[in-house]
Amino acid sequence: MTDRKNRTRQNLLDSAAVLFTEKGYAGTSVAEICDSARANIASVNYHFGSKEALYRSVIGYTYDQANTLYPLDAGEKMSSEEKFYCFILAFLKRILSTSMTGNFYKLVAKEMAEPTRESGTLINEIISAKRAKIEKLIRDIHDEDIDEETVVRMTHSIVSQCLFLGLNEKGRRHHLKRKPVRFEDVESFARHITDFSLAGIKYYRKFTL
Amino acid sequence: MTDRKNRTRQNLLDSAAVLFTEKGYAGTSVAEICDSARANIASVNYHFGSKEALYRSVIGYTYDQANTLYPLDAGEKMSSEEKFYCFILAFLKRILSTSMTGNFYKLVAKEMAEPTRESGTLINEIISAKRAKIEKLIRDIHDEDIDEETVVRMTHSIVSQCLFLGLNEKGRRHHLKRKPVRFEDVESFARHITDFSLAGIKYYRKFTL
Amino acid sequence: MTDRKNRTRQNLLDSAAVLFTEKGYAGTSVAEICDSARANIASVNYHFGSKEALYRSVIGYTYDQANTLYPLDAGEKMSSEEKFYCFILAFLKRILSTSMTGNFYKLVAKEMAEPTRESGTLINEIISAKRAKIEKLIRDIHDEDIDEETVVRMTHSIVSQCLFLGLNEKGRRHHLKRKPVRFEDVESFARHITDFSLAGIKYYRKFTL
Amino acid sequence: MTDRKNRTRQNLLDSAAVLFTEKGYAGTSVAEICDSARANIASVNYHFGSKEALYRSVIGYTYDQANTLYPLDAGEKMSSEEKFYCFILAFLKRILSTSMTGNFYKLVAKEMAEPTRESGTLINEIISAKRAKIEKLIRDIHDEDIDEETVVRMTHSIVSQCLFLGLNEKGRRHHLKRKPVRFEDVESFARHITDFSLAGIKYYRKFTL
DNA sequence: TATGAATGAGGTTTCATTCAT
DNA sequence: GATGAATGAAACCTCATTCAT
Repeated sequence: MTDRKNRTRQNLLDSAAVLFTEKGYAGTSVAEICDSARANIASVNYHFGSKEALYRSVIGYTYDQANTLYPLDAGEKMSSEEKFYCFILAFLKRILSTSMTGNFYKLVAKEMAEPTRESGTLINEIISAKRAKIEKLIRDIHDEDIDEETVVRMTHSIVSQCLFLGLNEKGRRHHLKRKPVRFEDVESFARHITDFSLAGIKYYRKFTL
Repeated sequence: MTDRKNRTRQNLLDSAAVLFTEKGYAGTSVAEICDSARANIASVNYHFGSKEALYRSVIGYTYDQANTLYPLDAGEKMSSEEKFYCFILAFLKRILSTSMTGNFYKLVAKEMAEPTRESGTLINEIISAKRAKIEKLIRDIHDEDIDEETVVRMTHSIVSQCLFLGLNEKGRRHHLKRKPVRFEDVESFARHITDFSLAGIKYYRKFTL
Repeated sequence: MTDRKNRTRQNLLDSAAVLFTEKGYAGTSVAEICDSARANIASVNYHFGSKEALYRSVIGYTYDQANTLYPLDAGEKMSSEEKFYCFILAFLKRILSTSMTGNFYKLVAKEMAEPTRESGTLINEIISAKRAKIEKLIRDIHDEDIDEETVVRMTHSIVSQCLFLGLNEKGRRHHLKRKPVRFEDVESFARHITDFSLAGIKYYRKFTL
Repeated sequence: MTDRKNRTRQNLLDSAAVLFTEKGYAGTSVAEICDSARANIASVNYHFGSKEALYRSVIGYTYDQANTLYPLDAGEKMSSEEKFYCFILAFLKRILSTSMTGNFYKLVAKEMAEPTRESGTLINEIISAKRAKIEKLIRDIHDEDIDEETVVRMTHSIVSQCLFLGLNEKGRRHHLKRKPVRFEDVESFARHITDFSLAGIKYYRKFTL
């Protein structure tokens, strides 16, 4: 009984995660989600109360999945630069993952392109936490006093290189006629972003010396 | 005559540009656009044929405006690195511009997050052209043989740092509680992206030497 | 359960059958149908998907009713001429019936005057089957070799005398100020068409003898 | 000036005649007519006052054309049966004519299938006159006292064989997959209807003798 | 006089939600 | 507890007509 109930609920969550990721909140209808989940048209409201509430649940659900599958915390014994690489790698894995139903970071990218008031503050907090981590990594690598503004800008440079991949997948297929970056390339791509960005970070040392 | 004649059409274009940029295609209703343009609900279909066609017109219109206001071609006498800076600066000016009604590159970013079949191939072509320009600049700066794949990745790194600002403006306000990068900061931010990226580009020289 | 369940659907079908028959496809609005069925404006799309699909359903529904109420197949033991009369009588009963909600053959006549792409191939098939039956009756009565073209023309003469009554009912009221042929007259009118047409059919015998 | 004015008016009339004949009153839009006539969208109301009034003009215009091109009155010296044949022939020529822009009798058939209140009484009168002619021909041929009701029924049989061809052209193409009766066949088809119907008419003599 | 712009009414359809069982 | 039916609001679009020049 509870099993069945949860199955429908779970199907809705899975279908909605995929559809919201692909077509956005406004572009996805409740009927579509229910069809995809082989559930009754009334089931979204029954299980979640509203489309909005379902969306919020999807945000939380995909975030949990991302955390479970690709934990971001690196080992303690690494050097700063190794930690940086590990962080980028884990971040890219989350973004490029195809095994997750839906994809939290693609939803984040969408939210950045077009915020829905429905997403609430959850995404805010999560992104702020990530930025803080990157800022700390930058300071560790830089190893010198460095002004707040510069760190913010470098964080932007790094975050954008990563999150942009979240937008790109479909957009590229549509607009650029290029193969999107695929999960198989994740390590080599993480290597690129790490090297490219480390060079940039270190560049600023000159001036602050 | 022509002034009066196309007043409504122009108002619709201006209002739609702003609203599509702010709220996306699916999130903006024809009624909203007409209200904002103080035009009759039927006027979109009279002047453009459909909401889709209006959207396409907005894409073309904002692109023309961007080209007129901030031409991307730099002077010939500059060094490669100066040209790179000029390109980034002009690109950022377009992205951060608030004077344009609507903003082509914010629409591009939105399209990347959530393609509408309505945008057709126009955006494809424009973005491809921009990427080609950046690839050429990279090759000029690098000054050595460099493999295709590496150039593509560096182009990604540079494009993403720029275009991400298009997403960020509203997204930041919503999600990050930080002041967005403002047009006043454009030169200093272009400087940052230039320096950060040049360091990255040059980093690859080591290996190819 | 099923009774209640499909009440609205059935009401829509009944109302639509009457209205489409009276005013044609283009001349009938969904709102009108829903008003007449005391149903919500959205119910047509809920139950049938679209106005077009409702129209197709009405075609099928009225056809089924016609078949159920007035089967065309005559007894086996009759003479050819008796069979012919029985066929005409049943055909006229269908056309002149007022008890059916809507009337399949009036819709057929309308479709012939102004085809809607919506009717699809259903009407095609049904009419072809009826013509084939009449052609067979003609050959049985004629009892001699008779060329294809002549049979086709006689079939036209017979079919038109019958189906024309489908157009006439309202048209006559409007244009001719004459009482339409009524269901009460059906036997006597079938007698007329039979006699008139049998004379015509037999007339051709002279030449083929 | 007047020439130009009349040209637009005439173009509208021609285009409307064709479109109303093909697609019916409700199925034809004013914009469509103006496009087809290469005239301004406002020109229908300018020249005719309204779509309704244009329709009435089309009825009158196509009727005049039919009368001019194929006069119905046969020579005086003919026998009754020859007159009958001539009448049917001229009637069919009108119905099957493709040289007329639009076609009065196809509009009549449409009106019978689906009267528009716009057609007024003109069609009524015209059709009544035709029926009267046929009734007279029948009485001449029959040459005996014959009751009113029988004449009416025979008139129906004859009129329907003819006018049904007006419906059939498009309807057949759509629904019957048969070549419609073409203008080239008109004489042979008129011969068929004449012979078929004369046999029917004469059949009634037996009983009234 | 003739026309392109503009309009208001009404068309079909979509959609998230609620109802009744 | 779960569902198919039903709904009201609002979406996009069409259309005959009118307006302003």
